[in-house]
Amino acid sequence: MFPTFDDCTVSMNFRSLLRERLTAALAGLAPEAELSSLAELVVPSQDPKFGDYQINCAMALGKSLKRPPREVAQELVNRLKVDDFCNPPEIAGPGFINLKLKDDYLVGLLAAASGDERLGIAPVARKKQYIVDYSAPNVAKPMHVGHIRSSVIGDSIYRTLKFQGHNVVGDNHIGDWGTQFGMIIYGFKHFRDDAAYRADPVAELSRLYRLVNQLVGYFEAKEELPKLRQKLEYATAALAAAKNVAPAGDKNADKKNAQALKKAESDVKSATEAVGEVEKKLAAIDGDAALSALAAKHSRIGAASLEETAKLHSGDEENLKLWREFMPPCLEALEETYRRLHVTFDETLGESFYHDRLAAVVEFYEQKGLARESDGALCIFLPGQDVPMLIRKKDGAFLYATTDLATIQYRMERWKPDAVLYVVDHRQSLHFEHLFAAAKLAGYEGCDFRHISFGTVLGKDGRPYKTRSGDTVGLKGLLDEAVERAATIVAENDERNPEGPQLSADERRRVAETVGIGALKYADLSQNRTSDYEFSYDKMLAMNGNTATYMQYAYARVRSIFRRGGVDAAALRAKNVSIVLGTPAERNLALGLLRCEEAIELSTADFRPNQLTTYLFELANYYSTFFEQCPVLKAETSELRDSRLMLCDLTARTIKLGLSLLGIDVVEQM
RNA sequence: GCCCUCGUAGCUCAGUGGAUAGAGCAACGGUUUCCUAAACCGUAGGUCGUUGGUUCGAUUCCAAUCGAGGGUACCA
Repeated sequence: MFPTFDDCTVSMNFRSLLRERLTAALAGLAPEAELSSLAELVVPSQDPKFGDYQINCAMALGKSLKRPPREVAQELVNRLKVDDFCNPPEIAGPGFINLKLKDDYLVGLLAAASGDERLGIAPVARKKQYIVDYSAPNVAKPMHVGHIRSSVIGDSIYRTLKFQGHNVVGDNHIGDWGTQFGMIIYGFKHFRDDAAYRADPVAELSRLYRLVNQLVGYFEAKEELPKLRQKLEYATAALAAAKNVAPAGDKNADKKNAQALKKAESDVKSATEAVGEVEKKLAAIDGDAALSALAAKHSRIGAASLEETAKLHSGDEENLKLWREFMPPCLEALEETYRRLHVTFDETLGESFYHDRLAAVVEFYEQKGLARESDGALCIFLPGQDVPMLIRKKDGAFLYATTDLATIQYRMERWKPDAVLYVVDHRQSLHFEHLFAAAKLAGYEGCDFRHISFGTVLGKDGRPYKTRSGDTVGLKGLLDEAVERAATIVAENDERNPEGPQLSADERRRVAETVGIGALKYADLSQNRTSDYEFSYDKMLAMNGNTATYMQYAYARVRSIFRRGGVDAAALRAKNVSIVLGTPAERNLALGLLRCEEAIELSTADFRPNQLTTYLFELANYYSTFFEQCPVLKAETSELRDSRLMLCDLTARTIKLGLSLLGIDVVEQM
């Protein structure tokens, strides 16, 4: 009943299939060297009236062959063999070739997808070994809003690559060995509240960290303030001078003066802000008698904390014992958040894991002549970089660059990866430029090191997202708030149901958790990762627009049909139903379903999960339209009913699969 | 100073060198005896910061420029 397919045509990746056919058609017509770049010019059509796909290479080819593009297009069409799955191609405009896929071909693919666990999506032909480095919180500090993006984007990339059939190692490179631990140890030795520590060790350690950090910051601020004030003074003087410059009458000179004035103004502004910030830090301690007393007693706290870190690193028994005691509860606290977020790792190899390897790494670079001393520090000078990468401080301590080099060495030895992806915010791009260049110097040219950078989460004011008092927003509170708001919405909607409430209190809670967490993750993933984005609970939980909630709702509506109709999806799939694409709504949905593989491919091509969310949003839109226009349970005939049920089932499974690649769950009812 | 990122509708943001640049919100208008209206359909809204260049074709690539943000030697 379905057309039979040879190996080449059993593919829902229309774009790559069309590329193959186009390449064959181009052979002999275009120069060998240009074949692949010309074949790239197969793209989905933007407007349905131009068909499903279009071939755009006739214009370019016409130019190079010095022939009218429409004539070239006609010749291409004559040579192009696509009649097994496309309607006859049409030539339009200057030489566009428009293609429309045959309905019976789509129907055959849908049937095949329905019988497949992977919905017909083929694993990649060439498997690669990937390492994805993501999340990487500091163990000493509670996770905050800044950790969402790395965790969520990294996890999604991990899941998607894995689904494509690659070998992937997800590694959480936690900060468990740095100066923060020295602060905690110092705090524990001097300020601990034993009862609080017994009751909730993580909360107490976090309090100690914040306290020590505040005191250290206080003394730093005290030292900095005169310098900053002087800077402000200079800036103010420079501004006054710039204002006094008389118009030169010369266009270039005036422009220069105007620029100088602007620069002086912004210098004054930033200096004022810097002074204000430092004064605020000082006032917080000076205005508090208890804190002032502590500060007076611990005036060496900065240096002393560093000493505690150094002692830890050099194997001091007491500090090592404390470190071993602190780690498990801290890791468990992280785990709790990851469980809630559904973020997982294969490895959690933190900074401490590489401690023993640092000296050898430094030695390696030194002996190869790749690193040399400068101002007492050991530096790697890289071509084209005016700032060196420091791998050993003048006091002999190692830096995070050192750890990262050791990490590369370890990963190369253990996994021999084809690519290592670092999901880290864009502010560290210089560090990664250095790191990757240094890795190449060490001989790791074959590996594709990539900084998967992302932008900042902003508040409504366009500044990094903070609480009203200016503190960073804790991740746990963020999750709680999202779930709480979701709970309110779930309850409201359930109460409003004309047939009366459908959900038990327990079900409501579970739905709220899934919807709330999903909303938060999706809001992050649906942004182009490179840009900053404005955080908004209302937007992320909206029922309209590109949100997880909208997708989950589409899914729940499908499941509702099966529930109402008493239809067993598995039995339906086994039934050999013939799908009919009688209306545009049905055909659009069908084509959308079959584009999943393309969307996945697009999202891993440049590691941008938002390509996948865009696809899912389109798919859910097609479904909503279908849902409005095409009655399923009350279809005119039982054949049409089954056909539509098949489309519904495939929609639910595709949405579920797509969301799972984003690390987001679905609910049967909401 | 140098380096990086960004600038698209009133707002928040998508956009793969291709035809008439999209979505959501906000505004305006319509749809419910019908499987979840938490929905759907429609109208209006644009100098893709500016100026050049490359190209058959540029929001997309290159250069300059204006504006915003970030980074820039011993924190991570």
